[in-house]
Amino acid sequence: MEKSKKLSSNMEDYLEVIALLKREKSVARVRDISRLMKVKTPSVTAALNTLSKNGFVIHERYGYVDLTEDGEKLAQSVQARHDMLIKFLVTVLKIDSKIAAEDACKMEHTISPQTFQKLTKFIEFVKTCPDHDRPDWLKSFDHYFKTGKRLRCKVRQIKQRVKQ
Amino acid sequence: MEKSKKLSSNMEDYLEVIALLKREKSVARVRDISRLMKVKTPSVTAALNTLSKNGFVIHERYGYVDLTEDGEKLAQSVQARHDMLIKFLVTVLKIDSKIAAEDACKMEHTISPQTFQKLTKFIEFVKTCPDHDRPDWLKSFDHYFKTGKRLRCKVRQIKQRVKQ
DNA sequence: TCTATTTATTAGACAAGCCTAACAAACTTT
DNA sequence: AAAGTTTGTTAGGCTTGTCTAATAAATAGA
Repeated sequence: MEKSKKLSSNMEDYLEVIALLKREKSVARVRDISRLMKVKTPSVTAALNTLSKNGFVIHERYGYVDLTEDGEKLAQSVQARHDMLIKFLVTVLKIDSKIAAEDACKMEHTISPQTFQKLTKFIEFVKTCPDHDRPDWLKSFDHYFKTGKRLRCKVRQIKQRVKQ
Repeated sequence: MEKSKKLSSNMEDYLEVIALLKREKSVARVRDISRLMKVKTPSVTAALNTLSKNGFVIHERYGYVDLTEDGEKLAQSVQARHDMLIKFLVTVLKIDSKIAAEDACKMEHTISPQTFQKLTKFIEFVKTCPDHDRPDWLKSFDHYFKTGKRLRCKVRQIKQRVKQ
């Protein structure tokens, strides 16, 4: 168990899957990891060796797999990026959820903290807008996307009406 | 020269750099590619072999490097994703341009066509808003991001004023 | 409890991409 | 045009992450 280093996308994926299994089935086993990751079991064994060498998992031969504190933390942060990206793609951009999931799975490994933070706030901003469902401007984007035509900004229309 | 296949992120990067060099300096040479990609020249030679085997570049020993039609097309599409991402990150989210560039370089290889299209339209939507600089709602996001506080939606404020 | 099945590990191969060292071709410069 | 410099290639090695085949441990069933 050495000092924690930066992990590759691949290794981050393993951590994510392990965390998911622990959450869903309370334990993570090589077989299940291999199924979720769509790799053969020897690849999992190899990955676990790397991960435990770097201090992210605890794994004794033929035993269950567990996350260290560092592993837990990293898995959570990847998961957070994943969830945020899905939410952004689905609720703001209205991307099909299947495609959104695929995009999120890749982007979660590359997005910068700054962009993560901005997007998080952006979603929050959209969600807390005092409108019924989506904010008006976002509805107006939906319309623009579908038709290519701009509705005149409501603000303007109203301002003009007020002036008259 | 075989049939065109899907390329790795790495190979897409090589194509991008080759296209850039052709544009800027009218020819692409191994040395320049190696400098821009921050790899040693033998890595470039190897990459060029792969790329030409897959029909994306034309390259004869000790000669200049050129893109095939497929190579050109792919390079352009990667470039388009890159530029769009930068624009989105910088103009919509106001991410620092250096970080935006880093994010874009990674995401350009993974983003789906659907998300690309949506974001493209989103930027267009923002840019064509009949406001001075950024649309009001986006300014209101800027404020929300900075202060954590929501300005009441202008639409609402005005509607209320109209009612009074 | 002892055998059969499932699960995990080891050993060894392979592909992608990178590297260094050594060599070869091509320019440059006088 | 010969010498030196720059540029490109080849050969061979390393790492990451995958695979298959063989083996070993653990579990389940009769």
